[in-house]
Amino acid sequence: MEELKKHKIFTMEDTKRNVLLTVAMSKFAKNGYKKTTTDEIILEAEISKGLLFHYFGTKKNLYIFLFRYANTTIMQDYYVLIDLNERDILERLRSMFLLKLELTQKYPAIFDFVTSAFYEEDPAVAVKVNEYTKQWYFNVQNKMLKDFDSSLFKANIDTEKALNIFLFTLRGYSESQASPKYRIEDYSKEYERYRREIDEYITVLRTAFYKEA
Amino acid sequence: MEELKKHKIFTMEDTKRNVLLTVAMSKFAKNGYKKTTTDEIILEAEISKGLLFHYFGTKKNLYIFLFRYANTTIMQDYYVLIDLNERDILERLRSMFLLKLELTQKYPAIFDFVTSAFYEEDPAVAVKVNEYTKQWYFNVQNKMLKDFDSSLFKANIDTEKALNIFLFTLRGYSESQASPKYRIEDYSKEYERYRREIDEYITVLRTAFYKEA
Amino acid sequence: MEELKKHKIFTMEDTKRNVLLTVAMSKFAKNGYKKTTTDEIILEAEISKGLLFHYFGTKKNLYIFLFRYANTTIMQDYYVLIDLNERDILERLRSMFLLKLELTQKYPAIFDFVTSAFYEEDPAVAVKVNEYTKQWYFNVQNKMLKDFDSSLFKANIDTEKALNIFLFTLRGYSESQASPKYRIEDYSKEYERYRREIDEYITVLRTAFYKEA
Amino acid sequence: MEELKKHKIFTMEDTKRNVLLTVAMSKFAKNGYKKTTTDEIILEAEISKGLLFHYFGTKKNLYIFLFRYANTTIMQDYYVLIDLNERDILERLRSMFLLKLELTQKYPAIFDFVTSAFYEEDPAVAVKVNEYTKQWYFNVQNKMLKDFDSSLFKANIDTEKALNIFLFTLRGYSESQASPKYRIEDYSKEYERYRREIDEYITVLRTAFYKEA
DNA sequence: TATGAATGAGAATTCATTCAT
DNA sequence: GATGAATGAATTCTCATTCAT
Repeated sequence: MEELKKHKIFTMEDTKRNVLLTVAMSKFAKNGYKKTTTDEIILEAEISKGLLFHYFGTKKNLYIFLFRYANTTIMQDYYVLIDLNERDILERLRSMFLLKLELTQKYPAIFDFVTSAFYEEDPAVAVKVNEYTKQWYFNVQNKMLKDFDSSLFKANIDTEKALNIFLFTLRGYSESQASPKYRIEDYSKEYERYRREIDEYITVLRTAFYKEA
Repeated sequence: MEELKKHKIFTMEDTKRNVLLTVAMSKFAKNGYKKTTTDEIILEAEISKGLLFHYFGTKKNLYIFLFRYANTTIMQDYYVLIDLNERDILERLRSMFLLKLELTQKYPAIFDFVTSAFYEEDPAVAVKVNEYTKQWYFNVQNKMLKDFDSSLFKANIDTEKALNIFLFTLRGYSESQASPKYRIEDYSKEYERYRREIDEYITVLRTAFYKEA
Repeated sequence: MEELKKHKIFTMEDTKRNVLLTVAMSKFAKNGYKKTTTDEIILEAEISKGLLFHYFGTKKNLYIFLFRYANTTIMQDYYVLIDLNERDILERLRSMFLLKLELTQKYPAIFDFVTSAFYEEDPAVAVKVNEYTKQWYFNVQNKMLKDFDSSLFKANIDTEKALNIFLFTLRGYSESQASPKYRIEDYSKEYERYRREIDEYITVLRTAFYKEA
Repeated sequence: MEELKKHKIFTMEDTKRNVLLTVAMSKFAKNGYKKTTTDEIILEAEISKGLLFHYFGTKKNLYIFLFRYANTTIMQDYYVLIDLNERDILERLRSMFLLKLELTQKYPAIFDFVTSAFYEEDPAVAVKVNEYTKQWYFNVQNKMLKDFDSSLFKANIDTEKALNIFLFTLRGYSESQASPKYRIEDYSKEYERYRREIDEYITVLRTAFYKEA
C-alpha cells in the first residue's frame, strides 16, 4: 500500500490530481475500459495528452493504478473501521454495510469504479483486477468474517452456510439498489430508505437464524 | 417473439446459421461488445465480411439480435417448463435452478452470453439490453414467483423479504460458482457437487424460514 | 523465395502494387525506416491507410517484406545471370559489377533501398535485415567466388587476399560513385564513365596481380 | 575549429560534460539520430531535460555539435600525428590505420559515432554531416595523400588508381572487421590479429604494385 | 544555471462499414 | 446471395521543445 504513494502522480498538485483521478474513475465506471478514451479523460480533467502519458505511460497502467488506488482508499477509510470485537456476526455485517453506504456518499466514483472493474471483461486489465480481487476476498473471508459467536444460532443450523446466506442477501440487496444497471445518481435521497431496508433484512435473518432472545 | 423468426438470418441454412450465432455469442461473452471484432466472428464462423453485414447491417444489430434470440430460446426451453402448480416456493426455486443448471450444460454459450450482456457497460447496447431486462424481471417477479403457499413460513417472518433472501442466496451461490470471474470450464465434472450444495442451501433455508414439519 | 509470392499483396492489381512497392522503397531509401511515415507512402501511392495495414499489418512487416522482395528480385534478375564458367575471376567480377550497374538503371529504387537497408540502424528492422544479409554473404562467398583459375596469378601472391583486394576495390569504387551520400540521380548520364573507370581499375589490378600475358 | 571551444557547453564542469557527450555519442551511434530520444540521453547522463536544451537548443544542434567535436578531436589526436615525411605511401597508410586502431581503443564512442553519422540518412542532419565530410575528404586527399614517392611503383602502373586501391583495401578490411554490423565489442582481444592482417595486406599490395626491392 | 512538469503536433494501428463484382 | 478489398475516422502513444520556478 505504501509503494502506491510513491507513484509519480503524487507529485502532481492535490486538487489537479483529485480532479484527474475522479474524472478517470467516473468515465471508466460508466463506459468500461475499452470504450473510455484518453481524450475524454484529458478533456474533462483539463490536462494535456502528453501529461497523462507522462504519469501513467499507458491507458492500461492508468486503469490498474486507479483500481489499486481505489481499493487502498476503501481499505483505509472503510475496512479499518470495522469492529472485529463485535461477536454478533449479523451486527458486524450490518455495520459493515452501513459503513459502505456512507463511503458511497463520500466517494461515489470510487465504488462505481471498483464495482465496474469487478465485472470488466477486457483481457488487458481483467487479469490484474482478478489478482487483486483474490487477495481481497482472502482478507474478507479471513479477517472480517472470523471469530463470530456461533452460539447465537439455532441449534440445527449449518452456521457456515448461514453466513453465506447473510452475505448473499446483503450483497444481493445492495446490488439491486446500486448496481450499474439501476444506478441512483443521488444516493443521499435514498439513504434513509436504504438504511431502513437493510435493518429489515437483518431483522428477518435474525428471526430466522438466531435463537429467540 | 414471433417477429424474431422473421429475421433475414433464418433464410440462412440451419447449420451455417447455428455456427455463426454460437461463435458470435461465445466471442461476445468472452470479450464484451467493444472488444469483440467482426473479423474474429467471420473468421471462426467461416463466412464473409459482406455476408455478416448483409444479414445484420451493424455490429450493434447483431448483438441486440443475439440477446433477444438467446432470451427467447431460454424462455422456450426453460421457463415454460417450470411447474407453477408447485406451491412450495423453495421447491419451485429449487427446480428452477436445477433446470437452469441443465440448460447451462446444453447451451453454455447462451447463458454465458446473456450473463455477460447483463453486465455489459457499452452504451451502444446497454440501453437496449436494459429494456429487455426490465421486461424479463417483470415476468419473473410476476409469473414465476407468484401464488406460493405462505402458510409454510414461520409466523413472524416477512414472506416477501424471505423470498428475496431465497433469490439472493441461490443467485449468490450460483454466481460464486459460475461467474465470469471463476468460470468452471467443464460443468459436468462439477455437476453433482453443485446439485448437492444447492440442496444443502435449500435445507438450511427451509429449517430457518419454514415451520417445523 | 516462392513463399514470398503467396503474400497477400500479390492479390493486388499489378500496376497498383508496383506503384505501392516502388513508392515505399524510394521513401525508405531516402529517409530511413523511422523517419518514413506511412502517411507519405499512402499519399504518394494513392491508397488508403487501412489498405496498407490490411496488406502488411505493421510498418515493420512492410519494411521486411520489401527487403526480402528486393533481394529476391535482385537474385533472380542478377545473380542467376553470372557466368560461373568464367574461370578468370577478374573477368567474372567485372561482369558482375557491370550487371549490377545495368540493374541499377532498371530498378533504381530497389538498389537504393537494399543499400540503405544494409546501413539501417533502427533495431526494429536491423536484426531481420542482418539475418538475411548473412545468408546472402554466404551465397556470394561460396558460389560466386569459387573455382577460379589461380594459375593466372603471379607466383608469390596470396590469392585469397588478392581476391579480397579485388572485392574491396570494386565495392570501394562503386560506393564512391553511388553511395547514398553522393547519389547520382540519373545514372544513365554517368553510365559510360563508370563503365570505363571500372575497366581501368580491372586493368590496373590485372597488371599488378596477374602474370604477364 | 577554435570557435567550437567557445561553445556554451565548455562552461560545464569537465567530468559532467564528458559523461554527457560520451553518452550522447554512444546512443546516437547505436540507434541513429531519429530513434535516439533526448530522454535516453538525460537519463543516462543524469542531467535534466532543461539543461540539455539550455546548452544545445535543439536535438539537431546537439548532433551537429557532437559531429564537429568528434571530428575535431580525431583531427587533433590523430591526423596531426601522421608523418608526412614518410614518402613510401604504403608505409604512411599503414601508420595511419594503426594509429586509427589505437584511437579506436581510446575513444570507441567517437569512432562509432562518426562512422554512424557518415551513414546517417535523416535529412535533418545528413546535409550538415555531408558539408563537413566533403571538407574532410578534401583534407585527406590533399594533405595526407600528397607527395609520396611514385618511383617505388612498377613502371606500367597508374599510381593514382593504385593509391585508391590501397585506400579501398584498407577501408574494406577495416569495415569488414569493425563495421556497425559485425562490431567487435572488445577490440583489445582482436588487436594483434588485426595488426597482423593489415600487415599481410600491405605485403600483398607491396608485392603487386611496387618494384622488386 | 538547473529543474522537470506540461504541451500538442504527429505517428502507428484498428475496425466497423461500404460497395463493386 | 456472397465476397473481400477498400475506406478513413478514431484511438493510443511518442517526444522535441517550452517555461515557470
